[in-house]
Amino acid sequence: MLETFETVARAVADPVRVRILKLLESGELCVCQVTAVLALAPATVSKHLGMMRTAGLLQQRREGKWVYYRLADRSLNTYAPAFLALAGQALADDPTIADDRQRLVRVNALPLAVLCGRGAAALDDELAPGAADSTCCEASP
Amino acid sequence: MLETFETVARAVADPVRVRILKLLESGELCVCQVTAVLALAPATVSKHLGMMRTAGLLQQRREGKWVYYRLADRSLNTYAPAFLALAGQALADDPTIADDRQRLVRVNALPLAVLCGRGAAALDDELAPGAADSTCCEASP
DNA sequence: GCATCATTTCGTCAGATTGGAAAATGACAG
DNA sequence: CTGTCATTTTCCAATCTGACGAAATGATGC
Repeated sequence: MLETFETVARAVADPVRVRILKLLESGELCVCQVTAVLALAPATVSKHLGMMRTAGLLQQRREGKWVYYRLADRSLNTYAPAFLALAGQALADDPTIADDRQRLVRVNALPLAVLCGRGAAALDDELAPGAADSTCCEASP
Repeated sequence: MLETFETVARAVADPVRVRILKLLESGELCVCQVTAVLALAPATVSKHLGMMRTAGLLQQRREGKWVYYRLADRSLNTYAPAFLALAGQALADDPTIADDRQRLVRVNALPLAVLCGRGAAALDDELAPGAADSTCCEASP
């Protein structure tokens, strides 16, 4: 039981993973969307997501190549709901979280295909003047 | 704010520190009592206690040479109360916590002077057959 | 079946964390 | 003021963690 508790406690004891929790409060996200918002390497994001899923904080859904994560609404880890609730009540006014949410709005406006392989760069391109390929868009699945 | 949150989250993301939290649920304890129950080096316990106090989870009171810690009833860290409440609701049936509590009963039966300098050994002596100096006792402050 | 794309896993590096011994510090007794 | 005791701090070694690049894996399209 202590080990189970520690698994979740450790999962929230990192700023990147807490940012991911706060991002997912607005709903399910694709790995590439989380990667774009956080501006980290895909491998790094994937590792964090995996650890949070193992801890019972997240649930995963695969749709073709794309993998989606969302906050767990039921968990094998007894303590996950309590930690999710705590995190849900916290950091409402945090500037980093606010920035992330603004970036998420822009990321959500982009097709996944544009984000993948380019991550944050796609986001930067979207803002850059004269971003020629920003007219290229595909329907989100 | 995120940093403040992380400070507390990290403080509870270690099994030893969670055990300390659960021990202190029954009330204020002296450093040597915590050290005796946990069977760790005084330096180790002191470091954990210090980190938890910095995180806002504990409050400290000095009485002569003896230093007492208890759960914080008010904290400079906004998130400490929520984490304390969560930990308070958790691990009720955990065997490690149950063992700690049993050891605490025996530790509380011993004078502080017997515990200090001997820590867990004093506890072991108290159980050993023919423990000659177990009759030596002083009033707890 | 091959090429491509999205994601995960592995290996590496740098930094952080944990436990403990020893030294330092704070409080008290004489 | 000195010695003793309790606790904290410093230093060290070992382990863990987070970041990333590269390789591997899973899914899809042709």
